[in-house]
Amino acid sequence: MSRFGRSGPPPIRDTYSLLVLNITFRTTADDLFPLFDKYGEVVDIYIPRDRRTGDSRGFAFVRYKYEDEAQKAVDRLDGKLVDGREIMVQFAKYGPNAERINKGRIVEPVPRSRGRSRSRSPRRRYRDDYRDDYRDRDYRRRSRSRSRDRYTRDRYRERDYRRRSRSRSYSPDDYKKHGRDSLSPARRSPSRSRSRSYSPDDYKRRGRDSASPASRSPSRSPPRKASPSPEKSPVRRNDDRSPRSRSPST
DNA sequence: GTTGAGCGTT
Repeated sequence: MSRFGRSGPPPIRDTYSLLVLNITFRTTADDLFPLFDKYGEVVDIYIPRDRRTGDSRGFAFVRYKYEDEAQKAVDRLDGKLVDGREIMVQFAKYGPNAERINKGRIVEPVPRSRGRSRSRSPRRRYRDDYRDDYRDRDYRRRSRSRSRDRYTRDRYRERDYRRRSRSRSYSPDDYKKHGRDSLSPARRSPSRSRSRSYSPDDYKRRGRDSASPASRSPSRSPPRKASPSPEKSPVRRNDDRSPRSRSPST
């Protein structure tokens, strides 16, 4: 949905796309237009929105007609305080169709030659590096969607989870036998919190474990450099978190 | 009603 393109996005082949980051979730294209239009001819402004909620994702795309104007806008508007937030303006790296963009301009029309000689065996010389990079990237992505999910989704999930517990085949007898403490929210609360304390180490350990279980000797532990994580493992005793079992020492 | 690394069509 472009501000100018009612019938779709205008041709960006002759335009320079700028990526505006760090804008407020309330900032709209109309708010950015006067700011960017002052430094050049703005062809179009597009702000990706969440298809579920419809809210802005916190960044926008501004298309300029000329590169010099776009560059000027980047230099001028980058770091500009908008709506109480400092925005970040930079040239877009990828296009709407995943085209390669250099300086906001598309240098590659369509990388469809990807299917060419596509070996299913990706030559990964540096598996460790690749793994690390992938982990890091995934971590960032996850962190991003976690922000608002924690507010609504997670909350709903928690409620749903609770209801579901009741719907389970748990009989009142078991409930009494096992004791309420086991299902008590106070008890489950720290438990969940502990589970959420997933560290990158956990991902690495699980990753390699499930990635190539037979790759290494199952009966022998990897003698290579021991992971310094096991000792740092925060999960050792849930009692530690228990308020009643708190160490009275001091 | 809130949050904050990133790359896009209604």
